[in-house]
Amino acid sequence: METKKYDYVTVEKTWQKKWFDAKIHIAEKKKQNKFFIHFAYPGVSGYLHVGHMRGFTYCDVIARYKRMMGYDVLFPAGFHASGIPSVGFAKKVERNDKETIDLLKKNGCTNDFIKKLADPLEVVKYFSKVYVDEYWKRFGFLIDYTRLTNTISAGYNKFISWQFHKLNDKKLLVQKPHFAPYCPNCGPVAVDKSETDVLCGGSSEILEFTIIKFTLSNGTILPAATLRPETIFGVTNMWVNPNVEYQKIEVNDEIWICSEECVKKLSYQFGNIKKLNEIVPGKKLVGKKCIVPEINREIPILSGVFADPKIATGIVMSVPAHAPYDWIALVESKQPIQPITIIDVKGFEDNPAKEACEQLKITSQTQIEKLDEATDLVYKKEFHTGALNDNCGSYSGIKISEIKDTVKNDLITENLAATLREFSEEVICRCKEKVVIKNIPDQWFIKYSDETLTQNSKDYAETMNIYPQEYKDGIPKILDWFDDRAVIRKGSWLGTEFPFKKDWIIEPISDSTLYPAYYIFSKYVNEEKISAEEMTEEFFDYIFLGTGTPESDVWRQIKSDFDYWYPVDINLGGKEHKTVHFPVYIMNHVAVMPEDKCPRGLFVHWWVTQKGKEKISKSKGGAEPILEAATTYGVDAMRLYYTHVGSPFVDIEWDPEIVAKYKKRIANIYKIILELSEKKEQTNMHLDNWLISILNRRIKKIVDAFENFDLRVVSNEIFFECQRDIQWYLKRGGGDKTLINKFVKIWITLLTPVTPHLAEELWQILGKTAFVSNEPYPKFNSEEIHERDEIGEYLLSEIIDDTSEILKVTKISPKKICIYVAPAWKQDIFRKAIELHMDNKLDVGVLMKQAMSDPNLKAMAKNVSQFAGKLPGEIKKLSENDRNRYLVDVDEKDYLEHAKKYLVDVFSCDIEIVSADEKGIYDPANKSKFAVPLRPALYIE
RNA sequence: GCAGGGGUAGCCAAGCCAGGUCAACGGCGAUAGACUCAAGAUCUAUUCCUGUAGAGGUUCGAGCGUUCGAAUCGCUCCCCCUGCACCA
Repeated sequence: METKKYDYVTVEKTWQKKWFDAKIHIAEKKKQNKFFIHFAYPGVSGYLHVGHMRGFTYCDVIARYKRMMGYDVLFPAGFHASGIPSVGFAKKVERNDKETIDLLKKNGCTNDFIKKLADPLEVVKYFSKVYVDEYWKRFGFLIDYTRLTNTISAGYNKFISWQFHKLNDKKLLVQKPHFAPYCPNCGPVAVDKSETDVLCGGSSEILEFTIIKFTLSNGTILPAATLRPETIFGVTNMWVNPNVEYQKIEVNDEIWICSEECVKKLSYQFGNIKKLNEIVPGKKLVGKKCIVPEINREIPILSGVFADPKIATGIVMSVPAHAPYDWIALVESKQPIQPITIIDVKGFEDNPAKEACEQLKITSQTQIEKLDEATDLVYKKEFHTGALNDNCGSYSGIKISEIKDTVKNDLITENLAATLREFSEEVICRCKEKVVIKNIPDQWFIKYSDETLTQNSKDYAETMNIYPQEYKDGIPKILDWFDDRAVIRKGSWLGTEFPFKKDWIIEPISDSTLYPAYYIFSKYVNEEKISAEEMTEEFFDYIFLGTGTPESDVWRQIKSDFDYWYPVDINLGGKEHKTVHFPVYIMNHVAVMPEDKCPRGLFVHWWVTQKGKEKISKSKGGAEPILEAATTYGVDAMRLYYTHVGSPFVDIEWDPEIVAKYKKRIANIYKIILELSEKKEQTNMHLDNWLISILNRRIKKIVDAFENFDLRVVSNEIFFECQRDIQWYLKRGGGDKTLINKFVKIWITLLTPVTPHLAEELWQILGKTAFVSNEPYPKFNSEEIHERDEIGEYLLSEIIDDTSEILKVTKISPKKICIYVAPAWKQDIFRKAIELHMDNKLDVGVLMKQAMSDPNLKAMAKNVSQFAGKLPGEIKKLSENDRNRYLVDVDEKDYLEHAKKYLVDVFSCDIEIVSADEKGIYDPANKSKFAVPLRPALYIE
């Protein structure tokens, strides 16, 4: 009979409908044994790609496993709608961005519908539906869909508002100045690599220049910007661009001269800047002198065309001994100025800049690449091994790596310097305006630097289950490093209004810290059992903190739900959350929630990348859409792919060919299982014992791996090793119908969490009517372990390996194979040796003494001593597993006799099995003496 | 700069924390064979080098070292990658 082909499309659809109709995905309180797992909910940013499904899949696999292990599982999900993404998406629709419109059309949106998506709220609504229907349900995730929610709903807003009141009560909200990217037209913008807000410059960094106030003879300030304030002691001259028209401005009662571009920057960062409408041409400054602050040295102002008005103040101080650019410029200016060396550093004589230029053969300012290299070289060396020398007054002798901030802070304290922040490269807003850095004098922060909070969080994290271990080990450092975070922003983005400042919105990281708690409420909100208005401060206090009195039965029900399900057992998220979301997740719980309601575990998974290790991104065009992939490969194949292709803790590269292979494997397993039920009846006690025994070993390994969330080991055992076992069993001639049925039943149950659709289909074919998804997961049964038969099969496979090896090397076509099993006395003495070794008493002398006390052994003392002589060395090399194997009493000859038929089949020749010490055996090559336990001697002819 | 991750055979990728079961799981690719009219799928064998008896040699970025024994531990070096804050 021809086996039916696996029709994954129908199978997936059928079973998903059945599961959801039967509501097996809904979390219920039944067993007094709960497991709460959720993934870091996705931001609503548009269509997702196959990379996103990795973590979601892990979550479902774990949730399904836990369900089968007898837990009430709560696996909810929601949408992070706060922040920019959905606003950004709506803007793209609004401005008719072609790529976006095409994409929407491709996904079946009509023109009329697309128009609606110019509203961010519609974007959230639309994509929430897409994520649920086309991704999560399509993958068979048993998410409790009655609890879906998002972060811009009225109830959620109340929840966040409560959280911020609590933070404020605990004095964890503070106000202080903050510098942030800002577009003069659009307000605050996000500068990040994905460039949602900006046209270019997304990977720009904010540099902190120190402006040092040099003074002209009339007291006017010539502000020079530097990243190395400690080099002030080595300044020999200033560079001013003769082609630039500088501006005169008033800054806090001081008169400054700087470039036009700088004036703008200062006005955003300093506040009280007054333009004096007086232009100072650069060439008029050239030739004048100015005073270096702090050391009061007079230096000349020289012409330097490279002083870029766009960078910092447009005025540069020159340190020719330590800056290769300055050195070359000075050489080319032909001015009789002596460099001043201020840093002693290994590997350089008295002028590092000069020496680096010579080393790299730099002779002109135009050799920019080489100059950058030289600069890098000098800076690195000086930073790591350099120290200020006697030219630096009270700072002399201090290492550069330690002095940087000190000099800067001292100068600022004395009002001789200021800080100017600037992007490392130009950033342009989507509106084409240049993005600046703006000072927000009274920004609100969550005080993550709070020592008590940090310490408590570290202590708490220590008690959590965090995967992988390397991440857990790093958490204390991350928490220490995690600084205060600005939490509000005024601009066009979604979120909860900050309760202490009207019109300002809480930023998205800060409104996603306690959110799994909201899944407890969302069910009641969705069922309209409670309204946002009823969710008062007292309400949340009652639920979370147990204070106050309930005002209704719904309050009591919700409280009982919260107490049942909380805390979260696993929060699962991608590695991008390591230093952002997870730290605040822990810290806010620790700050606000009672300790027994703080999260129990974190699971961090790595990414799916494109070829060349790039993170998959839509803009790079490499992402395979989820629906397309699901249709091409089937979701079980993808689920298996995610769990098996690599450890959860490494990036995996999306490769359609590999996924296709997993698809074939699914079909193959389907075929194998169907064929198994058609086998002819044939019993073989040894072999049957082996199969049930090895199956139990697999179960143990699988369950152990599951408990550690080691999903790769899980799927490798289930989908590869189990298949290998049953194939070996069949090949060896196994065919016990009852046993095969048992194996199949267990195998299907084992594979359910990873490939549930396949499992249900097979389960039904076996004639079962209930869902295999609701079956208990197989348990290890020590009574079904048969060590002797395991060892027997091991012995057999070793013999086959050895024989094949000999045949390969000698190129003999065998007519007869003689197997000489080790004599009983060798087994005895082997076992004695191992026992001695375990007592740590093994040496040849002791072993011989024991052996000789046995009259049977004494009779053949010569052979015994020869054999025993080599034993200690060999036994030491054995692993514990091997050693244990020798301790089991197996009748090798008997076992092999039972397997003789198989050996004859494999090698197509006569097989003779004898004991090596039998009298009169056929042994022309005198091989039999080499027989040792579990390693019979062989002779082939 | 600060913090973190990594370099394993043709490729992907386990192993490393707890040294010996490691010539190194598994997959892909390749080669040969079986099945097939054929293709695909599936199965079987081989896939670092040498070898007419189950062996030996050389490997896990490089180099030292610890050890009876190192892919695994320590030190030094080289190379790649990620995050660093208002993007989630």
